[in-house]
Amino acid sequence: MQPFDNYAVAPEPAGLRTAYASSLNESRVGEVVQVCGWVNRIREHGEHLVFVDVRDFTGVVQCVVPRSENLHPEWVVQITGTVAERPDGTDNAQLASGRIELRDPTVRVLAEAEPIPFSLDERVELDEATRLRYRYIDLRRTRMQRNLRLRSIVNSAIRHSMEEQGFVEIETPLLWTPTPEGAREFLVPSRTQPQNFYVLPQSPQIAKQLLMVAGFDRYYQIARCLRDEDLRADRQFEFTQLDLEASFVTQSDILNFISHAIRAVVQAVRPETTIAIDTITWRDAMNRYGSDKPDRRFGAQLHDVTSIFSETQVKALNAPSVQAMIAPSPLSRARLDELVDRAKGLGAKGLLWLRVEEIDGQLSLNSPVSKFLADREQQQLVAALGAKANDTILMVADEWERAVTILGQIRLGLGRPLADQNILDFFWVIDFPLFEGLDEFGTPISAHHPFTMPNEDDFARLDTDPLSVRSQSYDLVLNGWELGSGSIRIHTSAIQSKIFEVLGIDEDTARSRFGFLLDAFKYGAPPHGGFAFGIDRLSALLAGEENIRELIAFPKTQSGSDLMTGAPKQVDADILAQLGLQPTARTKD
RNA sequence: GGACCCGUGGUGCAGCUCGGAGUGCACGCCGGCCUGUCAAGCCGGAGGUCGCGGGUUCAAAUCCCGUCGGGUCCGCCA
Repeated sequence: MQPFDNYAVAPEPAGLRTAYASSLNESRVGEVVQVCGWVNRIREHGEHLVFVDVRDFTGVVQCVVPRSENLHPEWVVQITGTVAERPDGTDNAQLASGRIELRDPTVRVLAEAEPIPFSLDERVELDEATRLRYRYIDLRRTRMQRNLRLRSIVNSAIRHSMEEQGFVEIETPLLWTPTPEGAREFLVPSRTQPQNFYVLPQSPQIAKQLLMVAGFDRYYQIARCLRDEDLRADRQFEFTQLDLEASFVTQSDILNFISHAIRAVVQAVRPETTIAIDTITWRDAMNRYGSDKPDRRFGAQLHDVTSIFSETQVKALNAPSVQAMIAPSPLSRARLDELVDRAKGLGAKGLLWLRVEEIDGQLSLNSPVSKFLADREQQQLVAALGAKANDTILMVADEWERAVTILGQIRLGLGRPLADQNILDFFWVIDFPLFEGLDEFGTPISAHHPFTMPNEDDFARLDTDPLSVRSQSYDLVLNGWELGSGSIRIHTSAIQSKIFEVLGIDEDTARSRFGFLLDAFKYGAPPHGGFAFGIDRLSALLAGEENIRELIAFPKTQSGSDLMTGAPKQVDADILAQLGLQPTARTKD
């Protein structure tokens, strides 16, 4: 096995070839070799000198062929030729095979090809719709070859790490039972039991907990998950997770398992990089960055300045919470107006901006509201933020979570373009709230899922102050993307019943939704917990891509279409009839 | 459900603000020339429903309305 650039690893040549393009170099001069691949480029210099570059997944090799050969780009060929050193001064340092070429070749055309619909040249930025329509051609490009091979190495490193740590790989069903909590599920009609449905699992969550009850102790799976929710740059209908669960462990053990796997992955694809995986609390993340998955590669942290404005004359600052930050880059007046609109679009009442100016050695604030700001407020604000001349201060006033979240979004929009692409900033976010808020009836809503174990120190507040209860759950974040999350699970029926009660899920409902899980827990459930992280996202960030579609061979568009196959498509009425289904007008939600 | 951006020969763009003949650039394709190129070079040629529909106008790629497709984001994603 020979490794090349772009994460390609060539096996021993076999079949129609005796060598790969990039494995040919001056050490093999004189050998007669057979290479196979696609005609990458043809350079004709007249009757006696024609260069043909043959491409395989390792790279290209130059062949000097007689002009009589009728060849075109992307034809599939087998070339038998003698490895020869190039004449002095004609080496190509950009190619692994750039010091040699194949001479006196025999060319066998294995398949002709029509002109391809777009260039494979890396420098041409293509419309994504065109790429997706001809994905099999797009995948020939170096970028996609590299990305998918990187992903393969990521998978491999994860498997090695899991096996090293004693995890057993077990597959769980793709045809599962509906679980009304959480993401919208894809339905699969049953033919043998008309009017009944399976669902495609949004994750193997419950299955893996049952494997703990079964005593497998440490389970993992590189699992496909399916969620019928709107797509984004970092979200497809189907995505792949490293899913794991372990018994008789605590939160810190789970974090160690995952950290081990993450380190193995980084070691495999970026051996020159060492990473630290530190930990911050959810509240800290929210206070400092206004996000539970902050991008910490740039500063511009948030500051709570509520107390400075407790007696302010500025009505806009009369709110439970006032948050401020220094913009990470200078902002024009037009840009500030845009930001105000954006903040309003995010639900803010407004966005206050103040420019720090230096007049006669004194810092003062220039802003639409400066004349309403007391000198004391101005001085304290400048001091609290450590503001300097020419800084722009941005402020949002509202209820705490809304204020930090909106300012956090503004921060991200301003700072992300400045972030260093080479940094890998992994960290854990811990101590999430168990509930993320109250529904319209005042009932708490699960932040993670209803099997998440509360923090034992907060148990007493489940009834009195449920929103303050922390959970034993944790997220892994990389460069501002949520890679994954996990938790310690509830394994006793007493606690589970208590949580269902707080969530307003009565016993009948619980039984109908999760009866099989609750039954299983009666027969001896070990304490257990687990985690899952998205391999599409991890691979994308390691590949320097901003979109997981670049790490997926055949992705869907934002509207859920496959532009190559045309899916989703209508099916014949008799197929629907077999399933006991009939078309009807869609009800809008 | 909502906001914004994009759609012009096979590909990538410009043209649109301020309406005047499908105008231009680069790549690719076809033909010719060319003995050391590697994004080869030079000469010539073919190739268009300006996404689609409607409107305004003497006249629409250009202005207006609608619609379809692609993208980014909000909602949504336990």
